[in-house]
Amino acid sequence: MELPIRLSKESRVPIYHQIEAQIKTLITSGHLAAGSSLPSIRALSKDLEISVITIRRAYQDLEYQGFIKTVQGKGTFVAEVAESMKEKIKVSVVYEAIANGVETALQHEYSFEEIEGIFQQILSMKKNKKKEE
Amino acid sequence: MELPIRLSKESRVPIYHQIEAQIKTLITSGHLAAGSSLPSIRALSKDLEISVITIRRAYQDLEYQGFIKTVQGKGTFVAEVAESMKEKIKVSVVYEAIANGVETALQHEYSFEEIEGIFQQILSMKKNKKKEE
DNA sequence: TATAGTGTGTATATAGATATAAACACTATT
DNA sequence: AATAGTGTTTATATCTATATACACACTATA
Repeated sequence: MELPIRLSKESRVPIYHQIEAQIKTLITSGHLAAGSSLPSIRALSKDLEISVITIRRAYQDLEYQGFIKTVQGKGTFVAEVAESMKEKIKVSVVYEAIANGVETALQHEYSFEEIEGIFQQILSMKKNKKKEE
Repeated sequence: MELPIRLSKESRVPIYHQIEAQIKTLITSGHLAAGSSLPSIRALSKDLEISVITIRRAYQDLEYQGFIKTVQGKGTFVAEVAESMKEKIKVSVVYEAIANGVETALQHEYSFEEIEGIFQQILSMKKNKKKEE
């Protein structure tokens, strides 16, 4: 299965960390069920045009954190993660991302009304995009 | 003058880049006027508890991008930047930050109503914080 | 007007994190 | 046993952050 992962080469966040975060999102959001197999490090490497080593680094970290299991010679699989844990991570990640946006706007001296306006603008744009699908 | 800069050691974004981004924000948001002097690299180094070299790296990058001017033996000063340019950068940074928050929520399968709810919750929290000041 | 002192930015060398390629080892299937 | 799939290990290059030593510019004062 091809994972919907988007990397930003311009970002200063390490690639292995971007991959980690996005796979974690796929698991906590329920897009990847426990037991299902992840792409091999070579397959994902080819798909994302990133070296095998970097993919492996991301998988290693995810395994250490308990999100996946790797078996030599067989492949890599999504681990069993308690639903409560998934929910906890999900909420904190989303909350933090939105709060960061608001905080950034405040630092740039935008008023609460202006922030609300920009937010609604972005939201309606996303709604339209979703309709097109 | 002491700059209101907050660094995150946990973040995967390089420190010099965090410093760059925040000083850029202070300039484009109007908190730092053209011609005013920035803290010396040693003063900022001591303030942020970061090595002199890393501060210098950030200042170098900002100078290359035209936001500041450094003069050996004298110090570092905010450069003249066209108001239109400041506005342009400001808008794109803020817009991107808020859009990122919305996008993250969508990736986690939150509905538009839920996203709106979280946003309002964060906004009202920030409003209360501002009142306290 | 020398000059010592303090403040400024600059250059070189080193340790750790990040990303890569190539060679190795295990597993399943033929 | 051969082979095509998987993950693993080793070695190398670049980026990030640091410490240390240096050179330049102003200011007070002898």
